[in-house]
Amino acid sequence: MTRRSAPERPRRYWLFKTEPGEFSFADLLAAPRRRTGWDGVRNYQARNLLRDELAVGDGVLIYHSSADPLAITGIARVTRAGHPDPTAFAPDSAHFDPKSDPESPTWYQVEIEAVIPLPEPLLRARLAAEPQLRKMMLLQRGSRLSVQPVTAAEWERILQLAGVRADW
DNA sequence: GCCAACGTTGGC
DNA sequence: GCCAACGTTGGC
Repeated sequence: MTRRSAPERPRRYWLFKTEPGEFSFADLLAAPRRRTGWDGVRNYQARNLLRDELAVGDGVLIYHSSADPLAITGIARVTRAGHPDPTAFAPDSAHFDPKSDPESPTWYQVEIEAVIPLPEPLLRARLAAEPQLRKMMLLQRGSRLSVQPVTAAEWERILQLAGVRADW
């Protein structure tokens, strides 16, 4: 039987920032099915990436910001592509946005699933000391985007530094 | 706590 | 559309 396959899209890679007091990689591991909707993103550039660029199967580095230590703590993958963020319509949510119209949603999320925690947090300081990561967006001055693209070379180097196999 | 960098708001 | 004021992010 023939099957018309979608044009191949190479797997892409991303980094999600999160404050661990808000939601940590441990929280993702503890979530039902180790999955969560990555809700609460309220920045248009990050929204555009979530809505338009992330695809099922993409790799995600989970990074703890405003934390001690500042570090990548785990690997996740995208299990559902961009769809409206329900917390934008929930008056009880801290992320409620009264200006967002359910008929034309402003804010989007993806669903991710924990793949594996890093054996040890991979410290920002360690990343910053790595010549091959000098151009990584996370490490650029004033880099605030909470959903960032990661190149394949950066991804591979980071998993190597973390001592994690990339064959999932 | 500081403050640079960046994003958003809103008057004009 | 400009841009000053203000708010937030986030490393240090």
